[in-house]
Amino acid sequence: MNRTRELSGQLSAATGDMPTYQIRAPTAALPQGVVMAASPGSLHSPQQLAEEATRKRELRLMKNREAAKECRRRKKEYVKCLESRVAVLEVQNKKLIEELETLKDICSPKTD
DNA sequence: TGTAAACAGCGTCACAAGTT
DNA sequence: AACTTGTGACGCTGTTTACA
Repeated sequence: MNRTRELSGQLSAATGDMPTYQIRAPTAALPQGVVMAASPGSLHSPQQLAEEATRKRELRLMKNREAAKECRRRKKEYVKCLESRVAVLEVQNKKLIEELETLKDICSPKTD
């Protein structure tokens, strides 16, 4: 995959082009004039919207943290599994080679 | 014993694919 | 179309190892 990732996600925090879940600053620190994504109907004040966005972001980060842990756990397990399969196949291969050598010995015509 | 290099684990971001 | 999930990539930090 070709990912042209910015040096760091954090760097773009001030550019205003981030999805809501990436808003970095807590509510109180939001720069003046920053408006959350299209307000859904005017049910909430800007303050409430900011709090909601922060809450969503934190939830998302928490879930993703757990997802990443689980993903790594599964990957490790998978690699372990592959490694033990390799070990089994190596033993099997060794045995087959030995068996082949034995059979060759038996079948080959003897000189003297 | 200090230290640089290698390694492992973690949190986060970006993105594709799947779901609602 | 918006939301969710899984995962590769990146950067950071702490630990281990080899070496002067």
